[in-house]
Amino acid sequence: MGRPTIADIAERVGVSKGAVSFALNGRPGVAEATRARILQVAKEMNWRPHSAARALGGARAEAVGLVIARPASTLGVEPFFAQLLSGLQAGLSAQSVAMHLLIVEDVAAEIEIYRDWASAHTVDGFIVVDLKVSDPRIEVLEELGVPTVVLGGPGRHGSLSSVWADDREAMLSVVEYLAALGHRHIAHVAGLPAFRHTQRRMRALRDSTRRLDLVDAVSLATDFSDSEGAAATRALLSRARRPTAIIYDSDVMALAGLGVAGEMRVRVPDELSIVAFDDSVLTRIAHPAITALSRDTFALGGQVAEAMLALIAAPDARQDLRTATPRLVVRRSTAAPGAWQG
Amino acid sequence: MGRPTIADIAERVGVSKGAVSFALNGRPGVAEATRARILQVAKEMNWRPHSAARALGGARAEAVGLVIARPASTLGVEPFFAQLLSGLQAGLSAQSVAMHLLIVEDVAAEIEIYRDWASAHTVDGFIVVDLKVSDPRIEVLEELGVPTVVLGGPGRHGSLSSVWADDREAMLSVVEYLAALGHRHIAHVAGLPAFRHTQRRMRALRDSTRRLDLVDAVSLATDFSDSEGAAATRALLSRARRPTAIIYDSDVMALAGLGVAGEMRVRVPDELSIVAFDDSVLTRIAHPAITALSRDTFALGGQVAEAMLALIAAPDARQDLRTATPRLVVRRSTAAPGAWQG
DNA sequence: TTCGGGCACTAAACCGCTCTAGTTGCGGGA
DNA sequence: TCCCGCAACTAGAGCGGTTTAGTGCCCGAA
Repeated sequence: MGRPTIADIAERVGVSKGAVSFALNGRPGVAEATRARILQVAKEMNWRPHSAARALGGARAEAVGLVIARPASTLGVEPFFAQLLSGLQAGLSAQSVAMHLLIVEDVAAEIEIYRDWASAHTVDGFIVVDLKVSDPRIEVLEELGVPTVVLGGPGRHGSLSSVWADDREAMLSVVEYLAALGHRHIAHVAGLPAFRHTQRRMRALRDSTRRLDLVDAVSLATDFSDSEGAAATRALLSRARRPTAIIYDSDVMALAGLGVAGEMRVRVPDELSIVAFDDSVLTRIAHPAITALSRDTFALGGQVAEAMLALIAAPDARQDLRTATPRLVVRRSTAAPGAWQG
Repeated sequence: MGRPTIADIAERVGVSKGAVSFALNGRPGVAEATRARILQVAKEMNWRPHSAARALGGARAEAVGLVIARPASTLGVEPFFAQLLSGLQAGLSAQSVAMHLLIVEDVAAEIEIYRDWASAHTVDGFIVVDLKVSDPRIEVLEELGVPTVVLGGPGRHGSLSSVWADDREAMLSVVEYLAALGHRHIAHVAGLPAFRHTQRRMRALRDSTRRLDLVDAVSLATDFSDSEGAAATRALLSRARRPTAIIYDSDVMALAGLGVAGEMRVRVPDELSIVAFDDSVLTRIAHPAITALSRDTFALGGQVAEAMLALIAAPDARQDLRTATPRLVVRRSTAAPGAWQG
C-alpha cells in the first residue's frame, strides 16, 4: 500500500472519512475519545495531508510566489536582492510559508506565470518587485484577485498592497548633504529608467538644482550593472567640467565607479566624492569606504513578508506601509570639493 | 462564473470532458478538427490547467524543493549561497521549473518538510545542501523515493545523486602553494566541523604536515560567521609562534581576518599571507586583494539544476558528477614569509 | 408519554482533471 | 450482406481530501 489516506484511517478506526477529517482538523463534530483514537491511528500509520487534494477543495498552498524578470546572474551579485530574499524568507518561515521562486525572461512571461499560479492555486499570494513606471503587472494581478504586495511606491497600485521607502526624500538628503559640503557639480549614475524608483530619484535631483543653486545636476541611466556604472563614470570624469560628486544608484555601481576613479587618477574624496544608494559589505570594505544610504534590507524583506501574511489572512485589508527612509552613513568617500576646483 | 474548467469547454464545444482532456494534452483519440476546435475554445475562454487537480492524478509539480536549515540572515551575506541560488534558478527556469524554498530551524524540521512535500507532491525533487558528516537526511530521502541531488561529496549517499567538488584536492593545492613560498606555520580557520567538506579540508591539511615538512598546521573550527572568523584570527595572531599564513574556509571570514590583521598591525602579505576558500567580489575588492580558491558557483548551481532535471526525467539514472576543482587565483594577500621570521 | 433539540457521526457530493472501459459509427474485406 | 476492426468519442470512476445534508440516539422538558 502506498501512502495512507484518510479512508485508510477511517477503515481502521471504524468511522467515516468525514469523522477523520473533522478530527484531524480540530473541528467540532467528534467526541474527544474518538478524536484521540483517530489521531493515534493517524500517527501510527504516519499519515500526512496531501496538499494537492486540499488545494482542490480551495485550501491554502502555504506558499507565496515571487517571479523575477531579470537575468539570474544579477541576483547573486546584488547584495540588495540577496538580503531582501533572505529577509522575506525569514518572515515567511515564521508561519512555515514557503517561497515559490521563478526567474523568467521578461515581463510578459512573468504575467503568464501569475495567471498560471493563480489559477492553479500554486501560491496564496504574490510579491512584486522592480516596479515599473507604467507597470502592466498591476492590472493583471488586480484582475486575478490574488493577494499581492508590491515592493515600491508611493503611488496607486490599484487595490494592491504596497511596502515602500521614500526614494525622493532619500535622494534629497544626499543632495543636500553634498551641497552643504560645497558641491555644485553633482552627477547621478542612475539605474534603469523604466523603474519607478529610478525616476523618482532622477526627478528629486533635478528638482534640487535651483533650490540648492547647483551648476550641474545630470542623471545618466544605466542597467544597474557594474560595467555600465563604470562606463558612465568614465564619461562623467572625461568631461571638461567634471562633477565633484557622483551619486550611484547601487552599491555595485559605486564600487565600479570608485575603481574607475582610481584608474583615471582622480583622488577620492579629494577630487571626487562618491555616494551609494544601498549599503552593504561592499561599501564598507571598499578603499576608501563609501558613504552610503543605508537601510536594513533584511528587515525590509521581513516587513514585506509580514504584509503578505496579513493580506493572506485578511484579503480585504489593504496595506500601504511606508518604511523608514534610508539614512545617510558618512564614510571616507565624501568630503568638501578640493580648493583646486573652479 | 469562476475560472473555466474542462467541463465548461466540453459543454461549449459539445463533446465530453475526456475528449477535451485528450485534446489539451496532445494525446491521440480525437480527430484533428475536433482538437483544433477545442483548443480554440479553450483559448477563448482563457482556460488554464489546475495543477492541484493534476497533481491528484500524479502529475508533476514543476518545482524542486530546497530546504535550508540555517539562520536566514546568513543567506544574504554569503556570496556563495546567493550565487548558488541564482545558478540553480537559472538552470531550472530553462524548463520553467520553479524553486520551492523554505528556511527552517534545524535538520529535524528540515526532514519533516521533506516528508510533507514528498507526500503532498509539492515538488518533483529535492536539492540537499550543507552535507553533514553523518547526515540523517540521506536515509529519509532515500526512503521517500523522491529524486534528490546532494551537493557535496564524494562518498556514498546511498542511491541519491550528487554533485561535488574535490575539497581535498583544493586544500592540497593551497597548502602546496604556501609551502612552496616558504611557509611552514600554516593555520586554517575552518567552518562548521559538522560539515563534511570542513572535515575533508581539515584532514587534507593535517595529512600535508609531514609530507611538506610543516612545523605547524592547526585548524580552528568556527560557525562560518565573520565574528568567529575574526576571533579565530585574533587567537592565532596572539600566539607566541604566530602562523605566517592563514587559510580561511570562506571569503567572508577571510575578509574579517584581514580586518583583524590590520587592527593588530600585522602587515599583509609581508608578515601574514591570507588565502580564502571561495572567491567573490569581496576578495577582489579587499585591500590588498585576497588570494582565493575560485570556482564558478553560478555554474555549479547550473550543474546541480541540470542533474536535478535529468533525474526527474529518468529517476533511475543516478548521477554522480564531479565538478572542476577550484583553482587558486593569486592576488596581493600572499607572499613569501618575511625574512624577519624565525 | 411525547416531542424537540442537540450531539456524534455517516453518506455522498464535490473540487478539476486523468484515464480506462465501453459505445458508436463507419469503412472494408469476405 | 454481414461482420470485424478501428477511429472517435462518451461515461464515469477515481485521486484525497472537505463539507453539507442527513440519520440515529439520548436527554430533558412539557
